[in-house]
Amino acid sequence: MAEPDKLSVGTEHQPQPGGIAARAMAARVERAYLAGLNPEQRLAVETLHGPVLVLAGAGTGKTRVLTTRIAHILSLGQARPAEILAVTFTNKAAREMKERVSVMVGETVEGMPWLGTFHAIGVKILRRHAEMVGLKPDFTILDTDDQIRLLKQLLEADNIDEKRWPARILAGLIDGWKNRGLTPDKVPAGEAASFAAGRGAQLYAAYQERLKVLNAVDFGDLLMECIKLFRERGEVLGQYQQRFKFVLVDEYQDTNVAQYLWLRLLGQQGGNICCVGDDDQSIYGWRGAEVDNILRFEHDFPGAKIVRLERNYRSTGHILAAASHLIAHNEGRLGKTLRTDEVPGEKVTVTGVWDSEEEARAVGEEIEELQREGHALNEIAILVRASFQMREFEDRFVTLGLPYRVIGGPRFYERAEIRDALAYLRLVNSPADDLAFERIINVPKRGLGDATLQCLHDHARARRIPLFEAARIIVETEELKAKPRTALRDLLATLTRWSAQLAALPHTEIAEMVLDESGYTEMWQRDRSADAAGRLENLKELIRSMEEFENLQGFLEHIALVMERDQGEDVDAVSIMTLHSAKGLEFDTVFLPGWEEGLFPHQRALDEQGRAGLEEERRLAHVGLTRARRRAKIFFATTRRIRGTWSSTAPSRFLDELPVAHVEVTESKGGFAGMGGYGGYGPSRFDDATAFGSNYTTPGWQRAQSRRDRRNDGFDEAADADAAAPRQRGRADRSAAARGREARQGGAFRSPLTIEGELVAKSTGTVSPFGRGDRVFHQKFGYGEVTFVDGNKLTILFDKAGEKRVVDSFVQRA
DNA sequence: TGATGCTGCGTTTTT
DNA sequence: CGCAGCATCA
Repeated sequence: MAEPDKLSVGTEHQPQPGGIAARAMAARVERAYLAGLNPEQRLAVETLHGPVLVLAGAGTGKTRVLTTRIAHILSLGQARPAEILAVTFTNKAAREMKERVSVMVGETVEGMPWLGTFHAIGVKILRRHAEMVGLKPDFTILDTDDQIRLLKQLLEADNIDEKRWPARILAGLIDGWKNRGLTPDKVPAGEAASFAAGRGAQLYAAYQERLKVLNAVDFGDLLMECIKLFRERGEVLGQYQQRFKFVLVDEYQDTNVAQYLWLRLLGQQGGNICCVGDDDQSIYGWRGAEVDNILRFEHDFPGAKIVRLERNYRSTGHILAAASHLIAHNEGRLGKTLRTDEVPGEKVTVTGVWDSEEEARAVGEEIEELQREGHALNEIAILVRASFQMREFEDRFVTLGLPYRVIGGPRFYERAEIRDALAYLRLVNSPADDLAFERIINVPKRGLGDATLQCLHDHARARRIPLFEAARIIVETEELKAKPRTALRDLLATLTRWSAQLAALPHTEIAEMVLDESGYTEMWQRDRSADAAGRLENLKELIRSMEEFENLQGFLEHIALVMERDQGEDVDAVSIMTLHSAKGLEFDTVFLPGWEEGLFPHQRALDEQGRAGLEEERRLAHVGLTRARRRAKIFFATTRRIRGTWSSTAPSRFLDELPVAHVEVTESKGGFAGMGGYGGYGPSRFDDATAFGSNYTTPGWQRAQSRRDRRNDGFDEAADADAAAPRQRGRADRSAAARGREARQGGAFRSPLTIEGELVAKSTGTVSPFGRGDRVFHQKFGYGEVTFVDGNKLTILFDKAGEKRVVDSFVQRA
């Protein structure tokens, strides 16, 4: 094995690195990065040759091993950065790895061109050899929405009843086939028959053909077309096999069949492939991940070494014991025993509550208590099984004025406004982009509806020309009525004008011009719904992100894969997310609500996947618990409203699978009694209120910060940034002890009101600046009317969201 | 083209 | 029960 004896190893492969001094330095650097590793990690890092599977339990330093391994390869001179293929699933993971490697290796090493997501690397390869698979190098990448629209057209053309056979189901099937590496001719007959009376595979084939005509690929194709390329063009495959001296794979348990095939093709030759994963964290079976890939590793890569990382550096003893004991109930696993040197710490708590409302209240209470003890909200997370559970928490936190952020939801580039904007830009860049053309032809509304589009389609199809070309012709005829004809002519002229400017102006300016002159920005400016402001902000963000690219072309080539919305972690707030999106994260305190049969494990997982489903749910529970560093708090409700009707629920079987010695069953602090239930807390909290002085760590200050940041979107931040300093805290004029908490909240919230500028003076008083009948705007609920004022708490009847009680600093005048 | 009413559905999500 | 997506009507 390559012990730190790099001289002998190095001289073989490496171009002479320099004199003795350089080597001495390299040796010192190397010692530094290897020093902190435990023996297993070190083994995983230093076993460079041959296939290696690193079974890395939660919190055992998986990313560290991967990044150190790269650093090691580089510093031994075994490969140059461009000769290492390192794949991840998410852009985030790729980014983090890049950062950590560059920190370790030093800034002198140029970036690693082949470190990225499966898809990003797939695109890169595909663009180089596009012609070989029937594409042009500037092919577009379709998102799910485009995909479905395309399939809709195919179904229509085939006279298939779209209600019986929805396009999105077909899209799902095709995705699934691609995940499994199946081309249309390889789809099992039974499955192909299941859609549209046996026409499934035929539609899949038609779809692929259509994609080629449009010079487009979907996400699945990024891998499928690569595989096809590698299989058909041995010389191309050979070229890459030779290039990649080392292959590293993150989250191997999440790979699907296509990814596996892709990896095997690329990694076979050199055989230096290192996969890191944890079968106990495989939670994406439902979207094609094959746990089998990891279970079969030794078989697939003969001579593989397996390294287990079992030392957990994240969680305290009780938490780790609970998680380990729980996951031991799974049968289909390779098996690991996590251990820690940490103190036992706090036991995992299990709290029964009456319903979801009480659950949210109890969690809110505990968070406020943690907050009072000085814990940062950033270190607290609520992990739910299904996103509908989030609402209750959001409602409660809005009422409390407790800052939170929801992680997940639609991705940045999936948002309508971003896709619209991109469609405009795509069209300016290449007028033949029919999907883009269709998308924006009537956005904003210009009176070009279905009839016009139909007409364009007919012409385009008949003459086999793009819609844009068809439009040019039609505008010169009498076919369309005067109004749409003029509108269409205008649109064409504008598009042409923009395209003409492409060479002359910087691409960001083009983008601004396009969004402005198309009336698109204006459309959202006029929109009065709650999220319009956010959409405009997203558009700005889009243009900002364009600056990183050289030109429009370059931007468009990458954007579909790289765009991510940043989550603003600079604000101190509780995170709310699903268990799935929590994978890979960690928090001091983790709340795990909703541990009830039917919800968690989810009924559907049980019904549809049987024991495999149950095991995946259990892995999800394991993921949830292992996110916690110091506190894991589980809740279950006795009653839950499911689809409108209340039903009583049984505690999750997972609760019975927790080890009694490491769990503490607690009473709900919210209390079953409902309204009066704050009993024990009122007075002490009230007293505490005065303790919240004006230092910068108080909840109030943090909320002011969060408030300020949230507004940081083109209103008037400069003026009020300073004014948002903590001004006045807890008010002592509330006599009811039970109200103490609210009073404190109110006081804490006073300061952000200065944002309104003219309210600086008033804002220090106890009376809300809002009155009955005021029209207000709220970030989440949109527009509404104040119906009742109680100090700083407003009851507002929202136009869309109904009646809510909200702390006044969360709203502004409409 | 917008508004209204009806039907159907209701877990998790990256690229 | 509540919402989204669709169809139909004014």
